[in-house]
Amino acid sequence: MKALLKRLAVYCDIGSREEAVAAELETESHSYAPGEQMVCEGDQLRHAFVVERGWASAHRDLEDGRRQVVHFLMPGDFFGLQVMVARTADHSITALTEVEAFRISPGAISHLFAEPSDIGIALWWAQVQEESILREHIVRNGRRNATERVAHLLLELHRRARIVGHAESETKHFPLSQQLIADSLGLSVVHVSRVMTRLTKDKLIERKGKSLKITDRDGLNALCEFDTGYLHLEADISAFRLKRPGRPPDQTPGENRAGAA
Amino acid sequence: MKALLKRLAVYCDIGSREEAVAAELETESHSYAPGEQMVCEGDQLRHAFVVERGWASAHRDLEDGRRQVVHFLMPGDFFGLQVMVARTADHSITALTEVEAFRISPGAISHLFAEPSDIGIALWWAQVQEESILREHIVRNGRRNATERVAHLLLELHRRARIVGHAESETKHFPLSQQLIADSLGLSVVHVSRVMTRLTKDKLIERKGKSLKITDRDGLNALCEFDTGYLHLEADISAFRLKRPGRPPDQTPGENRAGAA
DNA sequence: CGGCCTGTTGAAGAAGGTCAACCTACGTGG
DNA sequence: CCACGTAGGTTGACCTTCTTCAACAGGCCG
Repeated sequence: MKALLKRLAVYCDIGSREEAVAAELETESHSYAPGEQMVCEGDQLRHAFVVERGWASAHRDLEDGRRQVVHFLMPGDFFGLQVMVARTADHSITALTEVEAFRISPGAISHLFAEPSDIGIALWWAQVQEESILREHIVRNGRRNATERVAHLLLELHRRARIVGHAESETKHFPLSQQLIADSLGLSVVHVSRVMTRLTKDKLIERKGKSLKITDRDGLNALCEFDTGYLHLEADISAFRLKRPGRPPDQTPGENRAGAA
Repeated sequence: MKALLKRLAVYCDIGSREEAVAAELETESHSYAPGEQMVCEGDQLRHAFVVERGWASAHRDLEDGRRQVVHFLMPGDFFGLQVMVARTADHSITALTEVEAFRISPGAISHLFAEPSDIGIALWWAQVQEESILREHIVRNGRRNATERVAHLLLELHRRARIVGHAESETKHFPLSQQLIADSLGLSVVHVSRVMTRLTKDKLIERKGKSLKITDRDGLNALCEFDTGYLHLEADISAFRLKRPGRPPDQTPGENRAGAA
């Protein structure tokens, strides 16, 4: 549960109570091989899960083979709060690297929300954040050109990776093939290749094997007006706090735009 | 609150308890003129709201004027569960017709989830459904061509309108300009016009003034493989029900594909 | 009446898609 | 150790889809 706690720590203080609650969730760890289908569209969902290690993609496939990636799951990300109300999966999840995940039963989830810990609120926040990421995905693919899309996606992934401490080295292991990027951005692989070689030649990024380094973040930012606002890195949970006093409000320092990221 | 209850009734039985809980929310009704900005990106959110009457669009605007509509709000739709954890709006909401909405305070929301009524679960379900609609939006715009996008959007809107009983006449008042459709589908107005003229000439739809009639649903379905699965019209809330026994499970009859819709 | 908003149509152009060849890195089996 | 196959990436040529620009038409409202 380390990844989840790390992520939640961004906006709320994790105390011993939260750690205890999180520890209870660690019951059933499961690991998936790269390429393995973790959830298949149409499946009956029996549990949600939290990713502890590795990357996965959420996607839908059309009859004729076209595929659209709707979301990338990284450590600390949650899948399937919907298991509480909707039993049938409306999209698939595929492991991109080796993935370790904790399965969480519906019962455990509703327990989480009843428990007096911040974890329940935290999950809500994670849900809000994910939805916001989906909206930004729509904006990116709908109103930006190919170069802007690639730049924006790379910045988002890098920023999200940093939250769970996976980009501190700047040169991070980057597990996405150009096919996946294309399927996320609604472009062809060929065009993604062209754009990325362009970005490389312009010294905005550097690629070696399976690693990707952002060498000129300001340059990328300038290309696509990246704004981290939608990631809601500063949450305000005072609405909930009112109910359970006795804690100081969080003081997460701000960070929003371009250079700051 | 009639619209909300009507919508929720699709998958859970509304009893007197639920009606009472919903009635409590009706405190502050507010009405907005067509074109009025209900929420502005960057605003500090003070309350969520439920749409009772009218249509609204959720959108983000880029610096250079490009606009992307990320969601259409219809009667019974909810905005701003995020108010519980994130105070700053990450997108704007604009009334498209005259809109009547009930404002809901964060306190009232958390109360809803504490109350022993189905309304809390219902909101959760609404949230899951909305997220699913966003995912489908990504798929539509990412991997479908212009004609498919238009057909798919029209079918979705029609289907959603029917849930709250606004499409029974088939010839419904359709408040979306081609500009809005374009901004939702990531296309230019001109191209939307061309596609819709084509669909009209092919007798798939009929347009008169501000009304739009789907004259050949099977034809439209065939164009875009529309599948209502993602709308989660059949919810399974047994996970929650376990906690509060004493009610028979719902028996919402199925309906999924093409001709059936 | 005139202005404005919405939609229509045509012509020209750009962005990105498709097809196909080729290249490298890697893993597997002989 | 090399031969081979496969997956991922690159590059060029050509073509399609959608965009842009521009002109015009109808409805609505002051």
